[in-house]
This record gives sequence, structure tokens and C-alpha cells, in this order.
Amino acid sequence: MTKNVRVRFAPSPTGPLHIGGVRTALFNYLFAKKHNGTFILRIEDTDQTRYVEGAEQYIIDALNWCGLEFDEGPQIPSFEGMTKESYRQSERKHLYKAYAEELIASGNAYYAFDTAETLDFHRKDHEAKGKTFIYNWHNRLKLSNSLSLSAEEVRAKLDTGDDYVIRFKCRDVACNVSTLHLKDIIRGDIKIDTNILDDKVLFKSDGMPTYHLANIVDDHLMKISHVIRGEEWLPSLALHYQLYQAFGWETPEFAHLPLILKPTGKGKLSKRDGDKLGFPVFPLEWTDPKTGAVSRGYKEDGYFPEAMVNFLAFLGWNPGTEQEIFSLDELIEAFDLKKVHKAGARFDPDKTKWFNHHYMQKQDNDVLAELYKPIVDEKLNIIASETKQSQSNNEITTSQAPRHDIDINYISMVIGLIKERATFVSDFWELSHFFFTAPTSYDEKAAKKALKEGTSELMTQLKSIILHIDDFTVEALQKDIKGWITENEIGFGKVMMPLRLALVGALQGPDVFDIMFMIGKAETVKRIEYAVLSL
RNA sequence: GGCCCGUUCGUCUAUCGGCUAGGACGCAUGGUUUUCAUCCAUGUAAGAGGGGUUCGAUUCCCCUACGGGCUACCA
Repeated sequence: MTKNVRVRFAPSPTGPLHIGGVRTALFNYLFAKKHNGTFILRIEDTDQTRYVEGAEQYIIDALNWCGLEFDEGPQIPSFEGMTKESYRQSERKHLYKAYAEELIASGNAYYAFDTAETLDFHRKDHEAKGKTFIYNWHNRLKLSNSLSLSAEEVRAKLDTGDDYVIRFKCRDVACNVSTLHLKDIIRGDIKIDTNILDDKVLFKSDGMPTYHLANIVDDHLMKISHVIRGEEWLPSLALHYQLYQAFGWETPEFAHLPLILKPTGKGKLSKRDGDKLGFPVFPLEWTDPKTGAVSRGYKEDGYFPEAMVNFLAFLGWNPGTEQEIFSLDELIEAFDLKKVHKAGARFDPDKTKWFNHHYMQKQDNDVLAELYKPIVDEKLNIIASETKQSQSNNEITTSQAPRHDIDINYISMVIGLIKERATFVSDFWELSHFFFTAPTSYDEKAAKKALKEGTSELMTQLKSIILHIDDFTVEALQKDIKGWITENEIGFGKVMMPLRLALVGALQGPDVFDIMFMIGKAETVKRIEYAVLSL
């Protein structure tokens, strides 16, 4: 690539960024980094009516959480003559009018005075007749604009302050080339008949540019080399291309990314699907400033950003090899726009879980322990208060109060024993509660399976064996207990199953010897005693 | 309705005209784990349909069907 690569992610702050947007940002980021280029964040807030408080900060927070650091943006201007504000289109408002007027001067745009009601009437009228109303060469002169009106009339309207918009004068039938050949890196050649294109509004009556104008002007001013955006923009490509031509500017290269589709049913993934289908569609939790409604986020649901980036990267792209696990750096290395798939990709929540399980295994136990500690504390507090209550009610008490000597290292060790079974940090408690608190009840089915004639005698004998083990290590426990079982020809199942039941409350969990070692001798003995009494 | 884009296992996808169509998720079965899970192994399952071009089409072209997007003074 000979050009200096500069790409932008240009979201509109109309709400939280959803994962489709994050994917677009990711591909821009990967492409930029792959080519030693610049990744820019530009806020496209030209529609003041749809502006949502906090959305811009959310976008920035989401990108940061994913590790997609931008080189230029509202908080870090480093391009020639740019300020913090320059990356926000509302703050560049003053710029666009002159460009729109330049187009009028060159005959590529015109003032239009048609009211919203008039246009609405035409649209409905056409629709009723089964036709589509298109504002372009075939009816321009019948509508109210600076092409149909005399110069005096136009002047008068402008002087009296009538509302007006500026429309692009699309190529018309008079033009000898009516078919536009456009290039897309992912899709190849696209042919468009300019005769059915409409004269899009470039400049709105509220003094703001539309997306189309602002986008082209900013991409040019910011020297954007590649426009990588969602497929929903493909129909606008012809317009944008013509705008570059009208200005006489160099056209950047375009790549239109396939859309992300709903896991089931029809259509593209939308912001409301998350609540409906039970998985997050947003990277971070979002609270709607108006309604107060909270939407789940990947972060809060326990996903690791590495997992999220990894599965997003594989939505519509793959390296062409059989490797599926990629760090951000590896993605940068492997990324290639030409390998992006053309068809929309259905989002698969199951596969995202698989990725998270994978990244869970790679996490450091100490880091996970910090995340798990608050959950453990909370659970133990709840249990403590319940125990207290049942004691005051004179009900049967549990074998003992929860451990209070747990520290972060203990939690870290517990995690080491259980994390291979976990997909999320939130799975930990279900998998490890018996490391922190004694079982208060025993699983019925498991008890039936584990308890046989003579079990309580065996458990009592086992208790005295355990009491005699001074060196309370996994190795010593194994040696003495297994030795005792073998010597007396008792049978492992007869001992190990009830022992597990006593320690865990069910027939599940990691190795029994690991559990005994972790909870310690006194606690092990207590749980056996309690089980002998209650079973 | 019009315009544009697309179409390989249920899902994400590989295949740059030579295929016994490969991998992953999911699912099923077996093994390991004297528990449960993990893990491992095996299996399951696909070129939308019809025409061309070609010695040969999943791959190239056309048509149809289906899917998706756009069709605002929203982005």
C-alpha cells in the first residue's frame, strides 16, 4: 500500500454502540494497524433531534474496553490543525455550508424550498399509485427550487428567510454516461444506473449538513484513505462517488462490510434483540437516560474483551487457515479486507460462549480472584444472616457457620481447581460454594446412590483415619485413605461417594482429596460428623 | 413496488475449474475422570433450483427462487 492509510470509525451518538458497530470499529482498527496507519474516531452528530446524552462517552468507553485505541478523536487530536472539537461534526458546523455553496456555484447543487408537507404529499400520492417518488432530473423543474424558479424569486425567498435545503444535482439523462462503475474492495465492481438516483439533501434547513455532505467533506479534510463501513451504506456509494467528482477530490477506497444478522428469525441484529433473545447486544451495560431502562452488556455479563474481539473478528471474516483463537495483535497480523465474506453473518451466542470459556482458561487466577472475591463475600454474608435467623427461630442449624478466614490466595487456589468448568466468573459460586461453606442439604438422588448399608460406620472409621493424618496434604490424604480402603478391601465407591456427598452435598465437583486439603482437617471432620448425624 | 448486495453442513466458514467438499460451534456416541464437569476420540450434517460455457463446474455467465439492505431535511 503506497498511500498513507487513514481510516475512521464514524458512529452517530444516538444511543449505545451495538456489536455490529463494534465489529465495524474493529475492522477499521485492524486494517489501520495492519498497514501502519491511523485509526480515527469521528462523532457524526449532525442530527440534533436524535442526540442521546452519554452516547459519545459510551462509544469511547466501549472502544477502550475492547482495546481498540484510536489515534485521533474527540479526546486526542493529533492531526494537522485539529482540535478536540474537530472530531465532532456538530463542532465543525461552520465548515459545511461553504462546501454546499461551492457545489451550487459549480452547478452541482441547488436550493430547494419544498415543504415537508409537499414532499410528503407526493410520496403518499405516488405510493397510492404503486410508484415511488424520486426527487431528481425527471421532476426537478416541476418542484420549488432554484432550478425551476427565476433568479429573482430565489433571491427573494432566501432574503425573506424562507426555509430551504440544498440538494445535490444528480447526473441526469443528458449525461452521456448513465451507468456508474463503482469499486468496492470486498464486493468488486458495482454498476449503478444514475437515472434512478435521487437528488439527496446535502444541507438541512436547520443549518446542519446531512450525513452525506459532512461525511464526504470530513473524509476529504481528514485525508481518509479507506472508507470501511457497514453494508447499509452501499446504496449511498453512488451519491458519495458523485460528490467526490463534483468537488474534484480524490476518492478514497471503499469496503462495505456484511451485516450481522439475528441468531434466529429474520433481519439484521437490532438493539432490542438482546433482551428478547437472552444475550447482550451491547459491549457495556447501558442505562437509557430517558426511560431508565437498563440493557445488558458483554462486560457485565462476564465476557472477557479478548473473547468479544475474537468472536467479532470471525463474524464475516476468517484468516483462511484453521486457527480460530487470535489475540488482537495476531488479528492485526492476519487481517485482510479481501478475505471478508460478502454475505451477512448470523450471530451465534453459543460460539461466543465457547470463546469465553477458552479465554477463561487463559486468565490469571489472581486476576480472576479479584473479580470473584466480592461475589464470595456477598454470598457468605447472605448465608451468615440466614443462619443467624434460623438459629434464633430454634430451627435445626447447619453444621457450622461459613468460613471467615478466606483470603484472596485461597480464592485464587479455588479458582485454579474449578475454572476449567466455568465459562463466566458468575459460574464460580455454583462450582465452588463448598470450598467456602458446608453443605446444608444433600442432593436426594446423590444420597440414594452413595448411601449403602454400613455407610455411617465406614464414615466414622474414615473420620478417625483423617484425624490421625498430621501432615494434611493431598499426597498424605491419598496415601492413607486409599491404603485403608485397599487393605480392608472396602471398595472405593463405598467410601468416596459418601465422602464426597458429605463434603459437597452432591456428587459433583473437583477431586475429593483436593477439596479436603483446601477446607482443612477440622472442617473435613466436621462435615463428616454432620453427615453421619443427618443422613 | 423500485434499486443494490448476497446464497457451501442447523450456525460461522475453507475451497483462488479437477472433491472422497475441509475446520469450528452445536448436537449424538464412546473413552478418561470410581462423582459431575472439563478434556480426548468418533460420528452427524452442506454447494437454493434451472439453464449455459468447459474435457470437467461449488468455483465463470444468465434466469428463477430465497435472504438481506436501502428507498427521510436519520445516520
